[in-house]
Amino acid sequence: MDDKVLSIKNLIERKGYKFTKQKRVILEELIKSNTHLNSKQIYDKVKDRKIGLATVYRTLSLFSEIGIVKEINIDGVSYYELKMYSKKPLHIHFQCVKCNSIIDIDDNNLNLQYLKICREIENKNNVDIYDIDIMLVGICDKCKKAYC
Amino acid sequence: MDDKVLSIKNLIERKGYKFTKQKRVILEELIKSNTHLNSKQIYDKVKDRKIGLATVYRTLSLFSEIGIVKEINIDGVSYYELKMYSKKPLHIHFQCVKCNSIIDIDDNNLNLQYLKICREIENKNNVDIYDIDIMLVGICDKCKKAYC
DNA sequence: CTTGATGCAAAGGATTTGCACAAAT
DNA sequence: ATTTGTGCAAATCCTTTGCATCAAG
Repeated sequence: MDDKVLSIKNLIERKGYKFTKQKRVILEELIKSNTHLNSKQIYDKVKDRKIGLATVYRTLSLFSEIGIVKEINIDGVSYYELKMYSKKPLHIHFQCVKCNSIIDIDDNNLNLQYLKICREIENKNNVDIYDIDIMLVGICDKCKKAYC
Repeated sequence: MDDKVLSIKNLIERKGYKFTKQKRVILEELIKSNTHLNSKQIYDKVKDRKIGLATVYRTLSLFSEIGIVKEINIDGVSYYELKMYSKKPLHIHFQCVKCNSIIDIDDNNLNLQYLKICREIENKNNVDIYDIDIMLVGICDKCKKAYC
């Protein structure tokens, strides 16, 4: 079994849940695709393997709870992305208003700047920050070019 | 009529829509409450004045479209807050995982820092950023104290 | 009058839940 | 055997829509 799958299997079992065939199939799809997928999209990929929609929902919310995936909500729909192996508490997404595509913004320097600002917020407001979601909305590179 | 209401009335009419009693009532509730309200909460405040739920939804999406309110989505539900008179493209919200309350974080210095980072992202990725939503998740002041 | 806005109820889409059955320990 | 997970269908929640009616210009 793949290293990633194995270590996540261990995590799931350590938390007291069974690592079933369904969880494995869904996990493998998440690893394979490495973008944000919603429950319906994942269901479409796995339904031929006799996995029900409810199981997809239940599995994703379990994965989310124990920190295997990160959930982001776009226009009322939950999307999930693998969190392990990039376990920063920071997620910057860019959504294009023209083509609706969602781009990940990832840059070490930016991440550092954001984390610094967060520490400032923690101190000023006496809160603990566990997780940071940043959603930027605008026009993407492609659409900018297409509208010249 | 209140200054705020009047200038928003003008905006609505300039866009070619009628400033009806329903729109006024909903607008006044938004001005009064100055927090994030979802459609249901607004409906509860105005239903006694014979305003239907569909009208609340239609009004809020119109308001959102012409930039009177800003929509933020929390756990699959849309919340709205007045955007006028604070027309920064930046919104920092903090959600507490214990009590689920949502706090606005507003600080000029922070805002400047964020806007600077955004300019960096725009340059590096060749995108235009219109709007920035930042959602911080963690433990709030009150809940920190309550769990000592 | 004519057009756009509203209220209601019905429809829609995403997600959750109840329950009987299957799988695992 | 006992517990946990699954599949299906029904239920639920939020939101949108169709349509007859109302209101404003």
